[in-house]
Amino acid sequence: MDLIDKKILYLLQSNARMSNANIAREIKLAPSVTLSRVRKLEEQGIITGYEAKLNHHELGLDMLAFVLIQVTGDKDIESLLIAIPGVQEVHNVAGDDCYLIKIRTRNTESLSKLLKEKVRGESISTKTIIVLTTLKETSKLTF
Amino acid sequence: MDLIDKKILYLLQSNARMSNANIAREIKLAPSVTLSRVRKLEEQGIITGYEAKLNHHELGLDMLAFVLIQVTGDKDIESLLIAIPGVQEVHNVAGDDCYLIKIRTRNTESLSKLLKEKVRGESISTKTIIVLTTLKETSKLTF
DNA sequence: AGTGAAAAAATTTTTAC
DNA sequence: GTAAAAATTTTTTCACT
Repeated sequence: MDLIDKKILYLLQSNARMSNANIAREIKLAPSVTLSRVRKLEEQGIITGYEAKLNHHELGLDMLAFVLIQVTGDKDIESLLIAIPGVQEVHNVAGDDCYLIKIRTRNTESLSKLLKEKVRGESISTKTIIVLTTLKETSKLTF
Repeated sequence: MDLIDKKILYLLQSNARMSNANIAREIKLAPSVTLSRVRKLEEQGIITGYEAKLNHHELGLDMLAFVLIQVTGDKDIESLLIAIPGVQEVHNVAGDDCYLIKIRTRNTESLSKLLKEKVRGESISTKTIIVLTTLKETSKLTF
């Protein structure tokens, strides 16, 4: 990983569909070398994938919430949480056997229905944090 | 937005660098029509961008935390939070004038330093949720 | 909104340095 | 490691249904 690789990662984080030729122009290297560097970053697992980002509002998903879920040690809630449509993130967090999930739904009603039907039965307690507005949301890493 | 558009969005969410020719093959339409559909989805703002996903561990960013920040009504902390390197998300959440940020750092030390230097001075209180393990993390939307 | 073909551009592969 | 050239594939445009 040198400075050129870091430049490539920066470019692909900004626009994953940038053509290899354009990346080559930006980093001032031949297209063939550029391509082999990108392939190497993929093979090494430094680049793990490329995702299109969609507009939630346009797709009718206006509700975003984070939910802290407390469970007893013996409950296996993980596979259940992961499988819920709308759940974008599932984290195991420190303290009190807690999970933190990030969930996107159509509205408050669909969120409440989902929590009631799929989560409450498996947990001791849930604490829901409703997002009013999002000011920044990216998976970009600065390093 | 018909079923074909939804299929395109599904494919590009899974692999943003999939070639137009391959998308065309998957949805069984001519490349020219496929391209115009993708362009339309971009122009309509349904596709907002394409991001490469990187391996945090490989880049030395092993720490992930969510921080709830309580501020007084008159403080403008938003632009400050957005500008912090490592802050991937900033949300304004319901209740108690709170912000929720998602932040990635090298270790606990760099997290604590960052909170002390950049956040604490501007806020009434902070509550940090440390992530131990991440079981799911995607921006993919199901609709 | 779709097809198919042709032109332009990009990618992959080979080759040599 | 680098660069250049050839072969292949993809992207893009256009005339037409």
